[in-house]
Amino acid sequence: MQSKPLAIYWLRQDLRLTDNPALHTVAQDHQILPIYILDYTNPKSDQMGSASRLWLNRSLLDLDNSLDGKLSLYHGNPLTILQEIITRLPVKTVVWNRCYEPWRIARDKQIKSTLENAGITIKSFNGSLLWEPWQVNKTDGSPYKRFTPFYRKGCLAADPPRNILPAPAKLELTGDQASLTLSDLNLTPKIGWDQPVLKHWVISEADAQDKLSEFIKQGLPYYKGGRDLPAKRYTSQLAPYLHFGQLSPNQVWHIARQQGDDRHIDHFCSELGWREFSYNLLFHNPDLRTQNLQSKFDDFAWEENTDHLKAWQHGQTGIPMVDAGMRELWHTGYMHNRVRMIVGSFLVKNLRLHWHHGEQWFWDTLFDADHANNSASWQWVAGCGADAAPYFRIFNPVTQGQKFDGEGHYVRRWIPELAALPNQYLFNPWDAPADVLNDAKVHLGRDYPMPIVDLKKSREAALTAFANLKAYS
DNA sequence: TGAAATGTTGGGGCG
DNA sequence: ACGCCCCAACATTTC
Repeated sequence: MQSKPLAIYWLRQDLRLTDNPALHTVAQDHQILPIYILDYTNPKSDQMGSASRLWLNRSLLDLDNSLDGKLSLYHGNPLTILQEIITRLPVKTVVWNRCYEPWRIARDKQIKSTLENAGITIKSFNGSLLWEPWQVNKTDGSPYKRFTPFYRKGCLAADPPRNILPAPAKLELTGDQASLTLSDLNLTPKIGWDQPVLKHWVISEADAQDKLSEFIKQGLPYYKGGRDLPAKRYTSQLAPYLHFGQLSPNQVWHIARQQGDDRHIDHFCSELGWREFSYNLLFHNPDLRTQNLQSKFDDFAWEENTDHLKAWQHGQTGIPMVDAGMRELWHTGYMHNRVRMIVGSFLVKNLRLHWHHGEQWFWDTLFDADHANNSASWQWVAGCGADAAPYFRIFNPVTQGQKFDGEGHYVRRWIPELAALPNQYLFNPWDAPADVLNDAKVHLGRDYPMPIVDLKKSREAALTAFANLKAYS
């Protein structure tokens, strides 16, 4: 029997078998060597954070199971590694699903041309975006700068997203003796943070599917209003799976659309649209992570205050809603979306610390840390993005708590030391009369910090500071 | 995908 | 019956 030609399937951020265009293409008539390369050629600033490495570790474990233990692992420069494999094995074809970080686009381009010159066939596919970032443009060819027209005129009016592909019925897989072991990749942290945080997640392609089904049933029908309630589970929590590709956005989009046509479904789909918008911004602004989209922010006098930054990172600001969010992040690798806006606004506006600090902390601690989404969202919060929150939009963490966590379940879950306070003072314990604090066994400054800034004063100071930017625009 | 200040309206108590 | 005040509820404006 004639054996099939050998193809390398290079896995990157598409760690799944279902709806996988690259895999689907070679599955039929190739023998496949599935490989993952931990790339250290990427810029220092874009190296994976601790949470991402942890997620990747689990993902590769799961994937190797799905691939009958045939996933081969490497560590180093992808071009060198691919070239080395090709000298040893009769590889004719290399396939992958595209990544969209600027440095990856440049890297892959170079790999493609180098290997093609060596007589290898290279095929790349879109496995992680609903629309290619270079295809969604205004009629004059320039990129959109605002989300709403981007989504309505750019995305919804374009061809609908590709339909999903089934997992290959049968794969002819092969391994590589030179493969490293998973522990060689050294992806788990030295500190003991990983075990507790992992208890909140099952990390596999199958679990991504379960999460999706659960959300479609339990969350989607209530999404529009429910998504604002951090104590409840009406958000999808799919972001980390989407980042690593245990799910494709196409799978999510189509199943949501199949549920019918109402404001909840539309709203959820538009959130996938925000993801597309972030990737579009990154594609057209490769320095999104470091450069303010609005350059008038370049000279802004950010505060420098290590104590404040540490208090924010560790959930010790004395503002319950902020601290609850930051503790949720530390303990679960996740933070509810509404609370992300609250803690972001607090860091950038009330503490007036540079948004880079927030971007970096989220990058290190969020399981869904994603170059495009993280950068675009922090620029949004800081007000320096293309379609950003206006400078005067400053969240009041007390009002936000009362509005969206009225029962106080979320704050009590993450700040048990305040649990006995009545709802009336749960979000602003510094306003509570002495006897109320006594009854709740709360001694501010001992059991829970006094606020590190005065919300009213810091808000006014921020308004003044940010309003001054206008003069230079 | 704000918040706070300011403005407007309308109902009810009361002289 | 009427005007006046108070105030809550809602709307508008401003940062």
